[in-house]
Amino acid sequence: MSFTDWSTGQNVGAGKQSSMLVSTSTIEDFGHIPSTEEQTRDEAQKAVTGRRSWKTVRGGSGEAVWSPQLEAALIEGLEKYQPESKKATKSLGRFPMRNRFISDYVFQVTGKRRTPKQVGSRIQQLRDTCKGEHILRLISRNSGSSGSVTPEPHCSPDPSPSPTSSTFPPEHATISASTPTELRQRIPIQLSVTISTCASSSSSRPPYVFLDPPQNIQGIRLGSIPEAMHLVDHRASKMLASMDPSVMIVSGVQLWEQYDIFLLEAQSRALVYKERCQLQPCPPTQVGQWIYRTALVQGRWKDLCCDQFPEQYVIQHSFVPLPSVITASNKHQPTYTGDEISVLYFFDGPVYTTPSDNLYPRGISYDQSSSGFPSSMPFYEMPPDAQWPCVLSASRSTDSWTHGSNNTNVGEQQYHYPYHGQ
DNA sequence: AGCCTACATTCCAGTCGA
DNA sequence: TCGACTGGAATGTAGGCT
Repeated sequence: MSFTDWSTGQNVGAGKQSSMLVSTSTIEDFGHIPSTEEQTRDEAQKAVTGRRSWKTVRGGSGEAVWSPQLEAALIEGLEKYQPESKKATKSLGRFPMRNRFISDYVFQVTGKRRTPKQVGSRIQQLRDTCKGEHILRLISRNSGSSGSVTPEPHCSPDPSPSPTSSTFPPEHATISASTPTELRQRIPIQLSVTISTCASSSSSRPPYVFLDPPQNIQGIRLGSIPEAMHLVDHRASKMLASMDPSVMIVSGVQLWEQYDIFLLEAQSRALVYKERCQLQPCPPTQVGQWIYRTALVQGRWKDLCCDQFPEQYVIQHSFVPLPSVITASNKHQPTYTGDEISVLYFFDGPVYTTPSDNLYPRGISYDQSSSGFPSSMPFYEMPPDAQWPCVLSASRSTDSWTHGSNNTNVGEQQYHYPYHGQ
């Protein structure tokens, strides 16, 4: 819902401000035992907002005034808010009807009413305490200067990116994760991946992208590609149409499960499309490793498949590492200190291949017979090390990881990605 | 006890429409 | 011109923490 949609809609009345007595609770007090996923989300939220505890609405419910869900809705509302008139925003530095818009947005999304005054109060608090640059930018942005393309979560596309956002690099959601031992760094790691159209593979696995700590730079590599791509006389898009457009991300640090996907013009790097997706966690094969499945670009994959020249586009994934908690068992492990990790997927020129649709299964269907995973969870075998790395270059030291007291810098790395079979 | 934190409340300056 | 309405800064409040 855009601000315009909302502002022209019916009855948005916030009503009288409710008086609300509060008490302070930690997240554990909310009346249920949070799942691992919820704990992860809460940790991420704490890292972003600086919040250490929640106040709860008094009256028996034990409900947090600004629970993670409500706060997520608030931030979404902030992202979606577009001032109708830029005059007030520019001259006053104010955002007309923003709090009310967010109030209604929160109500729409969560079913729970938070008054505009409460929204304003929370925004004020975020401004004071929040460490996340993305949120600070949303709070303090100039009208139309940023954030306008951020869509709904769960892979909801924004079909009309604003012209102001059509620059490269696009505005990333950044979280400043801080632990006592972390250094704050602002420049993201960037991996460049070429979706090679001339390599071959006989594997049936989805490709893997390794986000190993940069001191282990040689370990960053891409896996093989689904099999059954048949070399015939067609364009790349035909080949794309047969692929399961998913990638396995293997990371040495836990990632925030929300991540952004950008579709950019290869030459101008203008933003064509953006969506926010959820990483799908998969069982790791070793301690200290996180494996996720991602979509290459969900909302525009069909368009890419229909496009005669997919190589004119670049896909960018922006992952945000979670702040690592230093424990006795992991204190010697590397700790990511930057804001985000971006992976760029390039299509490597025109392709003249097409698959046989019935040779490559759509979606993921792998051998689960030898795994102990639940039946709903596909089995992902780790790829053999040998054939993968096709490192083209590694340059531009910009970011750092900490390993004890040692920092190792790393910059942009490029890899070839053999993206289809024979 | 004093400080910290998360939120509510109050106050003020600005816009807008009657 | 004036009152309704708004966002934002300042201030108040209550519970937790040290």
